[in-house]
Amino acid sequence: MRITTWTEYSLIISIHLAKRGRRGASPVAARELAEVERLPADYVEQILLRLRRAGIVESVRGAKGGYFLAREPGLITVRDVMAASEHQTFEMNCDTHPVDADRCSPSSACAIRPVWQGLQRRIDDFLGSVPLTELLRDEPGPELVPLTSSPASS
Amino acid sequence: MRITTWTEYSLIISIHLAKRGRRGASPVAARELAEVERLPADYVEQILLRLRRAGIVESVRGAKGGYFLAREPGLITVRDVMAASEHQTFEMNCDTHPVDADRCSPSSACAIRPVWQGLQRRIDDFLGSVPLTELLRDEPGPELVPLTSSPASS
DNA sequence: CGCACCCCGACAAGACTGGTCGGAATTCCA
DNA sequence: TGGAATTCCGACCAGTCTTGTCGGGGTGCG
Repeated sequence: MRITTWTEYSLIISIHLAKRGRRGASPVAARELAEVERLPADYVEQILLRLRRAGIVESVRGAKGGYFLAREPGLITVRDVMAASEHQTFEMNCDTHPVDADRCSPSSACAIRPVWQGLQRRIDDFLGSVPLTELLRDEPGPELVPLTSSPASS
Repeated sequence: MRITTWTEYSLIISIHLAKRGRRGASPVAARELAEVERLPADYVEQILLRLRRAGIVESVRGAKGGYFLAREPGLITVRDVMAASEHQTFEMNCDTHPVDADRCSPSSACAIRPVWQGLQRRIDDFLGSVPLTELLRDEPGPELVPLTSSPASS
């Protein structure tokens, strides 16, 4: 299980846009953003397309056009960005890659499904709790504080 | 982000073995297990191979041979099974698919890495908290109890 | 000895990832 | 009015991963 470059690049792009001014300031061209962040330009364009369709960023067409965040960075979470760039955060096998029609039908008593549901909830809760603002101060990031090893008792 | 059939089948297989007796009982042949669970036989064999190498199951060769769980089902977690079948639970991009040597070097101050580290910990904690025994009683599964929506404050 | 079974590497079709390309539409500016 | 800059968008493509299959070799029971 891993994060693809879709999400990784989307985050880099979103953070970049969060740093460059807000709505008022001039929009950032995809090309320029890609150069500064040293990412493949054409790919960045594709990604911005997805982010726009998901409502994470907005765009201005024509010369002097470009992109900017659609909302305040504090109101956009990593979960939002990931859900925009991939089609979801955590894909539920039972729905999209069912092992077996019988076994995976929502009515059947599958012993495994609750595990994936629980996992999905954990992932969404966590990613949904990290706003972009959390990523603007470079070093610390979200809770690398003590937090030794509580036994996952929720 | 999703779970592959490697893990899904591994769980089905592990649960099956947990239900069929323990060390004392006669081992279960891969072929038979595959038939009962309606999984592709050759594939099941591949998976059992991985599970054995990871120490989740043990095997008996020759006629009347087969597989059985290496440990008590209570001592094997979903995390163990997933780590055995895929090579890890959650792959850290920074290590295996670095965006950029500079950006992703462990010494550089990457704003994103802590998010993935936090996510990894959440995933491992949760999956590590679900033993196979939890999956033997079919219906309920792990905590589909109330648990409405605590704001991911760990 | 023969059968049942595990062991193991190679192969392969299809999907997904990580991009690239070419061109159309829109807007600014001289 | 005519570029030039820029977004918009679908098509394409190479490489990797997923999901298996196949064939043969080892091993032990009867």
